[in-house]
Amino acid sequence: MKDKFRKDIALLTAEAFALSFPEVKEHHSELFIFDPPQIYSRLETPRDSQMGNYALPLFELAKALKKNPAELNKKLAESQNGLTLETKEFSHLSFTVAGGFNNARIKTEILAKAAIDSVLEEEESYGSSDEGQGRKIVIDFSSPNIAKPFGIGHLRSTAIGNSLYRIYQKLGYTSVGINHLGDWGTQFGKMIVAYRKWGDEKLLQDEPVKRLFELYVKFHKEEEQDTALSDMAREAFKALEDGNEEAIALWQKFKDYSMADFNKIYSMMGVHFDYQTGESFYNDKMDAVIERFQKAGLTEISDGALIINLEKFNLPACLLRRADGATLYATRDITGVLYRWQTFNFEKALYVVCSAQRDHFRQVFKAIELLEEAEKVPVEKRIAPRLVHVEFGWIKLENAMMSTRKGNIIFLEDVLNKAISLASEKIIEKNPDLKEIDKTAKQIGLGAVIFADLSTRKEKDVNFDWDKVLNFEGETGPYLQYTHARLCSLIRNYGKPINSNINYAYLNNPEEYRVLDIIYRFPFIVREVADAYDPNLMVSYLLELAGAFNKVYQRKSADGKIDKIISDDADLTATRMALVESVRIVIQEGLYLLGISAPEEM
RNA sequence: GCCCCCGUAGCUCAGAGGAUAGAGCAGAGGUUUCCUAAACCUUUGGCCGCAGGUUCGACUCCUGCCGGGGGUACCA
Repeated sequence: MKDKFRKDIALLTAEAFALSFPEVKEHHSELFIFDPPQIYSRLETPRDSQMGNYALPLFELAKALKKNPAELNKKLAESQNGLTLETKEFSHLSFTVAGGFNNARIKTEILAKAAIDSVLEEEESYGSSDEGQGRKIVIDFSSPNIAKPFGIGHLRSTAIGNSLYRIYQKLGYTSVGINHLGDWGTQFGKMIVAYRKWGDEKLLQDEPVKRLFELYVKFHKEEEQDTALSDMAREAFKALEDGNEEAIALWQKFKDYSMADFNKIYSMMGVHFDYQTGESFYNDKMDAVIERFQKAGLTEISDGALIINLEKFNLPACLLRRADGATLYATRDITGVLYRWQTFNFEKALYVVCSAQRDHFRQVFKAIELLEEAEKVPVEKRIAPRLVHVEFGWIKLENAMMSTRKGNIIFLEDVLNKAISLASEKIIEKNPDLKEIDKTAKQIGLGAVIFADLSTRKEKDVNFDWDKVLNFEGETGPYLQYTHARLCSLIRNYGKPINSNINYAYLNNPEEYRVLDIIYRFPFIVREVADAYDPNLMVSYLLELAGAFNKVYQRKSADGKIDKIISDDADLTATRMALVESVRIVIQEGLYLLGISAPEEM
């Protein structure tokens, strides 16, 4: 029971019910209504904060007791309100009856004090916690493939992973970001063959990654006519794995060009990795792991390949070695899990990878689980329960799957640049005197793209839509940034220190109350994002907060004029400015947790 | 064939047992003697894919069907 108000309501409600229905307590003491933790978890958020901050549905209880819900509720509420008068600890609460919903409301001053005092005191660390105790969360994200351009398809993993990285840091964990680059595998056999056949050094001068990508597409086209190419590619990859010098030199060249491209994008987006260890990093570590599985008696030979049979678990067999002896990505991922455990002793390891790879990760996790069972690893030291596949849907293009092989792909760099130049145009149109136009345009353009990507629940497929990504109005990143900039502007105009002369009772209109309610919930939202592994919850939250504040900002008083935040009434203004600063901090911090910056002017 | 995900307003999406199903975009109308109009207000628009079932209560859970997508061992 972490939410203080919620806890108070649960305690009071249990007590009130026992007082008003002593006969029920005697015969049915097992009912949830007598147990504060159960009440706590049943409390809901009403549709409209005007109805209250918390709602307890009593239908089930009424049914169990064969009573009318509204009448039961009425008697309960009377008893609850009686207690709020008698007991000082509960004096900030009041209860109302709405049919079968028992609604609790927190007194404005108390809610305002709880929300604003915490934010002003903790500033950027509002919402943070020490629950992680420095334990490690390993996050595998972004993970593009070498020799292919960084497509829009990699944006989701990058944006979600980066956000979770920051969320876990905020909760007191040590985040470890790993870019598991796709720098190994049969595809490099293909690249090597394609380069030898059609490529040369001169070709790669201007835009090497795009040229390499064209070779890759060409290879797949030619492969359809000429199946000998597939065999050549397999052989070339085998040569690479066997350490053939020429093959390695080519591979290294592809890798260097790609990394230069990727790093440009990461630095633009402010994404940081602690390790950029790709698949090739595990080359010399796989033999020992394969041996471990063999020793544990988990492997068998099937059609010449070394496999772990997972039929019992309704999964396809997990291949450790192909018939020709080469390893596969499952081998590398399994090795990666064991290596990371040994290196980081993590609390959890997250794999932010699209849902098409669901079966793959089930196989990998199952393989680890079987190994630990076979080796009789003590339960508390097992890795398998700590592994999480954070899966997300595809990015589709005009409702068709994007396919790197077919060349049907949008380059992320093009999207970012387009968004930035559009942001720049908007600034020149709307605020031409702005000092740092380039820097701000970059923040806004990136904010728009990242926000658009995170604004769909992660498991759903998203259709890439230029108009949506390049839209700066409505539910968008720039809308939040604009709200933040306007808050900053208020603070500049006010020009006095905030957090003095505060009388919270001044915050007495419904629009302000709603903002207070939302600010108070921020720490719980941070927690929920971590539990669901979905930054989309933060997206919705911030839109709600910004919307609620914008209503305060443009609220009209009885005379039909805007009820301005900065007015002649010094005390009222001081109090409202405390609210302004609180909203500003929460929006800034919320955006940070999404990987988006909050400009002070735009 | 088998397994998994998705189907909500013209479009893009929230809601995932509870109150009258909500936002944004697009359409219509309005708000600024300027606390940044990238905003705000009003308004049009819904058999929540279809049919059963469970429940005090179902867009939400279960079953079947229809439609879209993905996976289904030597690609990742």
